[in-house]
Amino acid sequence: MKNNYRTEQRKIIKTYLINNKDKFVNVEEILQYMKKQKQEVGQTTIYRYLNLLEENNEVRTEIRNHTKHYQYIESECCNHFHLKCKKCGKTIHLHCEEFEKVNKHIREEHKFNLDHNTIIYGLCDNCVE
Amino acid sequence: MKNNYRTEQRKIIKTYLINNKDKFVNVEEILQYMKKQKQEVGQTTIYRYLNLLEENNEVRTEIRNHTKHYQYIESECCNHFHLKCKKCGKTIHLHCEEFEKVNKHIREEHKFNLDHNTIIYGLCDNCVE
DNA sequence: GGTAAAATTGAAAACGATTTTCAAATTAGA
DNA sequence: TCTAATTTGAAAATCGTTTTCAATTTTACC
Repeated sequence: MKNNYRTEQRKIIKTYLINNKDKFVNVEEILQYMKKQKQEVGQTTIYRYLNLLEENNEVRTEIRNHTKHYQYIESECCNHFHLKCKKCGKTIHLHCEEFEKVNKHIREEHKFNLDHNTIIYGLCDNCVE
Repeated sequence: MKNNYRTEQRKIIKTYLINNKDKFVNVEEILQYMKKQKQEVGQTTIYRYLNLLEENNEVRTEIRNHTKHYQYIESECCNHFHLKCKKCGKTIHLHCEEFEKVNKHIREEHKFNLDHNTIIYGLCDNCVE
C-alpha cells in the first residue's frame, strides 16, 4: 500500500476506529477522544489519514448532518449484506441464503455486482409508518 | 404541503429538475442553465427550494466530490429498484421478479422494508476488475 | 378588485467542514 | 548513521451551504 508509514499518530487513529467499529464516527469525536486520553493528534492529520483509509477501502463513509462519518470495515463482515434503517439507524446483518441467491442471479442475468460494503437503506419495522 | 407557494422561480427550478430527471444535478448546474435561459434565480432560492423538495421526498440526493446533487424522483420509478455502478455511474432499473420475492421475504422474515427510492450500489460488468 | 398577513426572494455576510500550505519533524531503507 | 521520502500540524484558504434581513410577491379573505 502506497503512502502508509506506520506513525504513532496513525496507529492511534486506527485503534480508535477499530475500537468503535460498531458505529460511524466523525473527526470531532476522534479529536475529543484523543484529548481525553492525552494523545493529541492534529485534526489535519486525522482528515488526511481518513481520506487515505477511504481510498484503500478500509473505511466506509456516510454523511450525517453535513459531516462525514467513518466506519472501519470488518473483514468478517464482507460476506453478507447490511440493511440500515434510515430513521433510527439500526443495522441488520443480513445472513440470508435467499438474498445470496438473488445476488448471484443479478450478477449473472443483470450483469451487475452488488457490493457487500454498500449499505442498503430502508425502514425497520419499528420505524415504518 | 406546507410552505409551497407557487412562485415563478420555483416553477423554473422544478421544470429544470424534471427535464433532467435522468441524471443528478447540482446547484451550480441549475444556476448556469438559468443564466443561459435569461431566467436568473438567486442561488439562495435554489438551495432553499431543493431543501424543501428533499424534505417532501420529491428528490433524492447524493454527494459527489463534496457537492450535493439532486435527482427528481419519477413516480413511475417507485415500483422497482435501482442498481448504480459506483465507478461509471450507470444505473440499472431492476425489473426483476426474483428480487421482488426476496424483498417480500426480507419484509416478512427479517422485519425490514427496503426502500425503492434508495439506490443500491455496486459495480457493473464493464467496471468490475 | 383591494388589502393585510404570510411566505418567498436574493445579496451579502456568516458558517463550518474540509483542504491546502509550508516549514519542521519523523520514518524508512540503504 | 545518513539521506531521501513522507508525515505532521498550525494557520490560512477554500468552498458549498445556511442565515440574515429588508424588499417583494403571493395567498386568502373581505
